[in-house]
Amino acid sequence: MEVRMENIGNLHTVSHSHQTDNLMNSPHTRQSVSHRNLHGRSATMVSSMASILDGAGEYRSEHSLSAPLPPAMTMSCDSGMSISSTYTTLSPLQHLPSISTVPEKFSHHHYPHPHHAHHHPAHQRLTAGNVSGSFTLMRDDRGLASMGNLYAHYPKDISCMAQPLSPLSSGLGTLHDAQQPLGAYGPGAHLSNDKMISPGGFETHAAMLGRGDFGGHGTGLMSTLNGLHHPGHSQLHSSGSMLSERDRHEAGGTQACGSSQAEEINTKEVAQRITAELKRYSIPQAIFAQRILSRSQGTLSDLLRNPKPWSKLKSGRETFRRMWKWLQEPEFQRMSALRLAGV
DNA sequence: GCTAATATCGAG
DNA sequence: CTCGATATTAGC
Repeated sequence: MEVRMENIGNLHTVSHSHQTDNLMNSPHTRQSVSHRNLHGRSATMVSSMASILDGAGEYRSEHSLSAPLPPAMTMSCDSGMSISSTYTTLSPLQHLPSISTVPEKFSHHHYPHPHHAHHHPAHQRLTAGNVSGSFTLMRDDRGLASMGNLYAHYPKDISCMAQPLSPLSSGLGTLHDAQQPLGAYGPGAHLSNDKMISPGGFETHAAMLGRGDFGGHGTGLMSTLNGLHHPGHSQLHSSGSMLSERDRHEAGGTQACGSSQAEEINTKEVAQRITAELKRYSIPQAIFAQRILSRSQGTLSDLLRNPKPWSKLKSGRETFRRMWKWLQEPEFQRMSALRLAGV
């Protein structure tokens, strides 16, 4: 286990140093911390991904997390499919004690999922400890501070914003959220070198940052961010998909708030996003199909190319829900999912 | 030329 | 719907 985690941790590690340290109690944690400086290792990422795919290690962040945490957290972690309903429900509950109570260290709201993201700092901390801390933390450093504020204001609304996909957004709307979101943060700031370096690689960090935090959801946010972004990154996305340009607007009408699954999924959009993500991380359809969807490569290919409208789907909805769910997961979680599925 | 990945398509 | 075989394509 450790090995894997370490890798992961390193990858994400952000340039800045701060809170992360505090959070992590676990031994591993430290390691990651030390490495954090390395941002630029897209390569690393890749390799790690690869290994994951292979199914080499086996730790599943999800489970571990779930145990300790409250229901809300659990669901997010579990990734099971049943969650969906829960999702919605939970959102409201989540705001517990929270942020105010906790000191900055804990408060990093890095959380990937918009839904729970904001609250329970305390838990996070736990999570980190129990699980693997390493990765969990990394993502938050990045821009979330600002986020915190936002969240505070909108306890539950956020969820809505967060959801990138909108059932409605027909087709392409959303695909790219992940991709360019963060450029905004400023490369120089934390990532300094890395990003530039990783042209071919993936903008892993970027992605992480983006989606992890608020990524492409909130329109307002996004726009702001976008404005900031600098030149260097453009390359990053190049590899993946370029649908982006127009997509960004999508946000305007996001409607589905708690849509984890109960709601309709815009199959077209999901298909495109999945396709883009697979490309980005060089994840073969066969692997994804098999591990995440429990389907064959041919099936996935067909679904991605010819997604049927949600309304016309019957049992096939389950498959799309899985894809959708996967899209919503944070980087490390996706990775682990890929890896453990194989196990 | 070989291999891996993806697309296509018939069958259950 | 999904599988599984096969054709096609892309990369080395």
